Amino acid sequence: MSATVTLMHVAREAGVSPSTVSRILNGTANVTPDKRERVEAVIQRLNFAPNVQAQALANGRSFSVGVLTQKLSSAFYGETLAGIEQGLDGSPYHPLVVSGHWRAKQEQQALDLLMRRRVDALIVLGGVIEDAALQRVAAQVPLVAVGREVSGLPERCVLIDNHAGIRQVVAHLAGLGHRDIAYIGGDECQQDAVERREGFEDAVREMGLPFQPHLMLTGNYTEASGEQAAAELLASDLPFTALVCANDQMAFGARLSLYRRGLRVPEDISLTGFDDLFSSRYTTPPLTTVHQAVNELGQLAAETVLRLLAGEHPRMSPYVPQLVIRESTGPASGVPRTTPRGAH
Amino acid sequence: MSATVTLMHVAREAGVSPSTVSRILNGTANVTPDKRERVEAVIQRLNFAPNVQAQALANGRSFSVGVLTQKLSSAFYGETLAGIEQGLDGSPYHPLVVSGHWRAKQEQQALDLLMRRRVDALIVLGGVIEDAALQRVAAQVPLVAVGREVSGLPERCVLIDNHAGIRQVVAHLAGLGHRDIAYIGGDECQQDAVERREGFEDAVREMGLPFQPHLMLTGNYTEASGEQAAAELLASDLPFTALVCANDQMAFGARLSLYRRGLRVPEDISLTGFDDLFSSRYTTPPLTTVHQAVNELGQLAAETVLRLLAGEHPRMSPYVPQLVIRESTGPASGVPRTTPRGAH
DNA sequence: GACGATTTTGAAAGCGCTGTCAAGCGTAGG
DNA sequence: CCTACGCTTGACAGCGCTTTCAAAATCGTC
Repeated sequence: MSATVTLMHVAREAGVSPSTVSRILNGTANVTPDKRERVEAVIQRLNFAPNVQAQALANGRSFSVGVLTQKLSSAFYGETLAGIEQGLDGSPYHPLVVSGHWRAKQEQQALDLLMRRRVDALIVLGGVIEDAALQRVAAQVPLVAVGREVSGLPERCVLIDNHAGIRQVVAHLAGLGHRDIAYIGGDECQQDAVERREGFEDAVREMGLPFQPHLMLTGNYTEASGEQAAAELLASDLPFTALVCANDQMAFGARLSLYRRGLRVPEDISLTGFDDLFSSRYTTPPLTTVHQAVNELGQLAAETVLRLLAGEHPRMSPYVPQLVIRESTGPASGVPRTTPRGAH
Repeated sequence: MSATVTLMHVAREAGVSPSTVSRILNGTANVTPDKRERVEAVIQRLNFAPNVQAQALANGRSFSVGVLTQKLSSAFYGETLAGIEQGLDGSPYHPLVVSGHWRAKQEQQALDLLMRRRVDALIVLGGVIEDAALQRVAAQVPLVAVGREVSGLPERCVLIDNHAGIRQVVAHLAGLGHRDIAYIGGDECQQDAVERREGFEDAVREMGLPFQPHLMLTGNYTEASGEQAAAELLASDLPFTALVCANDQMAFGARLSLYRRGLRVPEDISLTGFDDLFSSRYTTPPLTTVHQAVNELGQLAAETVLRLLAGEHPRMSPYVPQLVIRESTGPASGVPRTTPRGAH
């Protein structure tokens, strides 16, 4: 592996001082055109690329923004990451992504890593780590949180108004004549799972529908858990005409359980999700769900971080997601789920 | 923002030299227990975290592995990334992910960035950049490519045997009695799209099925393109009983087109994909597809990189994907797609 | 042509850490 | 008691870059 070429080599080769090369690289000061040309030619010829670590060390900024995500393979956070990358594009900053897997300990390790890498700022996506840990970090670098609240840093958090999102779902279903609505929630160690469930309960009451706790099950936001919860619900033989899932993935799972039982969507059962993952547009039938502009939220987070780094004091405000009505919801059938057309 | 604490501070506070602190940090040499304890206490108290950039500069290794991916939001690469992260876990190395968006120019920029960050090794996932560019980089750092060939670096590439994958699909369908099989391919600027199409054509001939070019369309690996291609196919009124898609996402799109036309899967049309995305298990009906162990491939890539860094000379071999038969394929219906049950 | 005001340039001192080298210490053997 | 050897430790010179500071070069003006 060829020895790396340094700024020093370039300087010597071009017959100027290192300082001059540095100045040309960063546009820090004027340089006479002929020297500039000479240096640039040498840079080309030697294929010189400045060592970012050295730059970081010398001027105290690493030009990287740490991103604490949870799962790289998650469609949800993946889209947010893409948004962040996009939002940072054009700036000199680059994202440094680490995942915490929804484990406080791993999240802490990830944060430590990012701090050791001396990131200039931090974006936190969800997570279960205590606020205190984040506050500690926020004392060192500008921090923006998406989809989670950090006490003490209200203006640095984009919250999703889960309450409002679920209310729209319930209102939509109520409008279609549904009265017996089942619910599959997420694991309540995640804040949004709590909010969505509470939102559901509140909305049901507000709309004057019967509140039926026995129609409410809990999954863990995965397809498999949605499938299982739906299976239990169906096995219980309790009547319901609509099934609200706390996220799209569980709705996908539930969809499969319905299919296995030979139940049609939306004719027999109306089904809804939450998140509006990209693939929700392509389920059979396309899923009615609550749209979160995840990509845009990522961009917003990135832009906010850039503004913080520029010394501004932007404040973020909660985001109200929007119901997207597709084809998985329809008018309530007369008799709730009476005669399955025979299990598949 | 509090001033960052350096190794120097720790040394002074503990009454030892910087060298000693460094030695304790890296376990480079013996240190008497009492000093070690004193230093460790100070590190704790001051919450000292070594500056990775400085370490990198001083000893010439950044302990980061550059990963050139294409789209952060892609389910396919997301899973591979997760595998890489997993494979690197436990080692002192960390991934540094940049995406190229299937554009040669952006991929080049991404590579430049990674080189400037002085990554110790590189993993390339797919991409359309010329081999020459990768060879150039490979001259500087160990490189591993997944899902793409790099001429001159045969042992550094895990190739997917797309040919074999598609053959399994066609054989499966032929075994079910299908003779008129339609095909939706990917954009042939991607190598695997070419291989899959060729694999399809070869397999059709081998199985003694009629080769029908008019049943072969091209999409771009997105759901939307699959949807559209399938719509065209159906509108053409050419008879076929099975639809093979070059990837799962297009199969999802095609599924929607079929649904809109009121065609049942698999009763009216058998449908297959390629990739076995996680969500393929949850489509209605679950999709028969070709499984690629993407996560495992990511892990494999990471492990190979670690071995390269350790000075070994591992060689990678092509990966043969496996057909996963689920419920979207069934026996060929007597008359190919005659009476749609009425468009939805 | 000379003088001061500007601009361009280079020397040198770090940034925070590692690794070499030699000094300092303790121990064992003669 | 002295020498030889092994181990721990600190001083110091970088790693590749930026940035300050002052010297050198350039310009404009009288």
